[in-house]
Amino acid sequence: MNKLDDNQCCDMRGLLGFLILFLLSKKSMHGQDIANEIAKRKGEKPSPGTIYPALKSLKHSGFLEEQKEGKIIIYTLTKKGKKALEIAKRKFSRTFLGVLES
Amino acid sequence: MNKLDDNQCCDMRGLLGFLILFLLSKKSMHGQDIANEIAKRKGEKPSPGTIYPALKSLKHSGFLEEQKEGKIIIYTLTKKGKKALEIAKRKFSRTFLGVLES
DNA sequence: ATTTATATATCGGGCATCCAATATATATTA
DNA sequence: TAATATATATTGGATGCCCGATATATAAAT
Repeated sequence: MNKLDDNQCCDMRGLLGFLILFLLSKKSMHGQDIANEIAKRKGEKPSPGTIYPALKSLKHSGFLEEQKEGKIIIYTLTKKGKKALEIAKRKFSRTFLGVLES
Repeated sequence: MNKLDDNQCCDMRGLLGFLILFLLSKKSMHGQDIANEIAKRKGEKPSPGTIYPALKSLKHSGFLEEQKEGKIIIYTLTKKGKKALEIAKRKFSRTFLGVLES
């Protein structure tokens, strides 16, 4: 993966934790739901090796909490996670100011 | 720096090549100019260890060309670089659709 | 009971983004 | 001439983003 489409474009990896926080701010989801939402946006579904360590890290930071329901684990933003997302959005906006309108 | 502001926010690293392509689409610049433009957006100036390998990689991909003027090297987008930026912008827009308006 | 489908989780390896440290080069100032 | 300022470049190390491979678990279908 990250094939760079045969050098048609620069590397677009990154900001995965941010994207996950944003997606979870819209609704709580389990791991593969999140992966499917990302697939819709990027055209490729991130592998378990990508998703689960990222979720683990976000949970460790206190931004997410888990709720086991049968065999799946639903992830929800904590209060701290919501704050982190707002801070992240401001940073994102400043960093990429003007990109979308150009 | 990527200090994470004492855990207030997730990791916001990434997309450096994309950001450089975008900044150079507005005007040609030398390395430290680019670093200063990024500093304005991120609040921290990327170090030479960050900027120069990234520029080198983009040049190697054919997205940039250099022009030496005295002691500085001015970087300019190639035609290929401009195309790459357009592709990257579309990917960026789809990936982060809705983030700025939320 | 076995097979299939789906979900969760980890690990090794590759690569980009970063910093800090180090080195070299050019131009200006003292 | 030496000191200072600025620019370019590389390297080692840390960390995150990724994949592919592997393993385990749960639930449904056969």
